[in-house]
Amino acid sequence: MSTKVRVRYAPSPTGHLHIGNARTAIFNYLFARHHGGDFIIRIEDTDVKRNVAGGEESQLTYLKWLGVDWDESVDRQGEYGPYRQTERLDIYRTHTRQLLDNKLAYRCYCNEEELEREREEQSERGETPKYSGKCRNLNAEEQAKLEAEGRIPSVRFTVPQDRVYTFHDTVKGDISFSSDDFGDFVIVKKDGIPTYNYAVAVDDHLMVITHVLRGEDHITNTPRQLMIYEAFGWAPPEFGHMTLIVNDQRKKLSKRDESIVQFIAQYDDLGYLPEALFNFITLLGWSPEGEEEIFTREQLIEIFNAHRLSKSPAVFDTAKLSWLNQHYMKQAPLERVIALCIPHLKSAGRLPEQPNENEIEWATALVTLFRDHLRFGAEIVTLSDLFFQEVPVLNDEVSIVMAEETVPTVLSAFRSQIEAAPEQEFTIDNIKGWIKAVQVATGIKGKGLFMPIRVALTGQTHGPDLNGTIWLLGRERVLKRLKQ
RNA sequence: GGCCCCUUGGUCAAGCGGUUAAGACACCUCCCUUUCACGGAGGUAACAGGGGUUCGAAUCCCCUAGGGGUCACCA
Repeated sequence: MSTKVRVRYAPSPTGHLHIGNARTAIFNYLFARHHGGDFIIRIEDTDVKRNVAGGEESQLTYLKWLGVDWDESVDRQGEYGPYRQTERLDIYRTHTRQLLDNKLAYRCYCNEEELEREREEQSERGETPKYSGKCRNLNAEEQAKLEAEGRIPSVRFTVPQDRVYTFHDTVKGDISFSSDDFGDFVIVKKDGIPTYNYAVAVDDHLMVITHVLRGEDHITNTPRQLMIYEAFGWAPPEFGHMTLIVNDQRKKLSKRDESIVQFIAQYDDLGYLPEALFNFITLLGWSPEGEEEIFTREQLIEIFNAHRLSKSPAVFDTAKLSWLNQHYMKQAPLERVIALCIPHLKSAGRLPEQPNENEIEWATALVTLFRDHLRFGAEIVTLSDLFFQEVPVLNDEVSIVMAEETVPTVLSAFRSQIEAAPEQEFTIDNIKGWIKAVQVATGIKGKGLFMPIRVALTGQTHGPDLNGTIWLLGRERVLKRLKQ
């Protein structure tokens, strides 16, 4: 009988859910669901200083928003809890004692300054900084003396010498490291809290994690974790290291990088659809078989295969995300698109906080007009600028259109049509008829007919359906702009 | 710098010894549309370089170059 697949996503609650973390979570989720296994979320909060209030909640909130659900976590207890590392301190303590007793770890009394100096000296000599092992063979007497000086120890893992650690990476194939490239690393900090590499190995084993899918930046952590598994006599899980998502400079996405929207919360704010984002993230460093790229969550669960994870980094392509989101928006019911746009119309001051029936009707007409242009909700604001700018923008393209000698003829004929009809007859159908009448009267049709009107009213050569635009602009504004 | 990983069009990518080297985004053209979009049909564009192995290499091996990751009592 094969063991049940159990995978985890292990965020540190240091901020909002980031696009890279979301991808790690999604791939682990898809892997678990595809294999009918469990998906666990473990909170890695061992860096107490960096934890931020609300970080944990935000992670879970936006995972849910994306459509990811889990079997065990802080809000959904399973039999392997607790799921917050700072609540597992006793567990680590027991294990550390075992390591210490077996001489597989030792107390280190070096302080920060001493270690810093050591690293500097090594760098100056052109060596790779690595702990010297100074405290490795301290006897009880020496330790007592250092403690009497008031020194507080950390615990270091005794790295075996002259060993090669090899593992088969699901994504990259066989990878080996020489143990001699690693110094004895700290597993328990002076404050008694374990470090990442140690806590991860202990927890992954105790939580019966079978597969670890994580970012490539963790490759060099793997041998350290392997050493810990070995020290305890545990069988390690399978590892797979996914490529990083990079910016257009091909650098690892930095959270300070302003050029790309990186937090899931921001996409929610901008009026993106979660299923579009889910689908898009899935295509970042992974590809399905065949030519189709648009999939529902259920379909992705069905077809996900970790062996199709890419080996080379993926540039975050904002244009493709826009296209995909637009695709999903075109399929979404109109009410949903309107709901995505309304908050932005409000914050732009184009709709009151408590709109009345007429204002809702107006907003509905506006969104309907731009339905096929919208790439995400917030875009309704820039797209609808033409209804709010008093003076239409002029550029070269526009000037060329307006230089045609038939332009004044068309515009004045159109104006006469509108002026001849009272306010209540200003409807989309009538507007259509008036334009037709201008065509009949002047003999001008097509581009020569529509473009001058469009440009005179919007200042742009591109835009939504003209009849609807004119109607939304309203009789008064149309007449005013035609006079200019 | 040491160690590790990566390298197919502008971008994402398929390909896993024999293909006219898919597809998607972007871009361009045309069609539809009395304008604009949407939609549809086409098009431009790639195996980093050099050695091998092989009848045959984008695919296997080696070297070079370039890029990235990592070298914390951060995760």
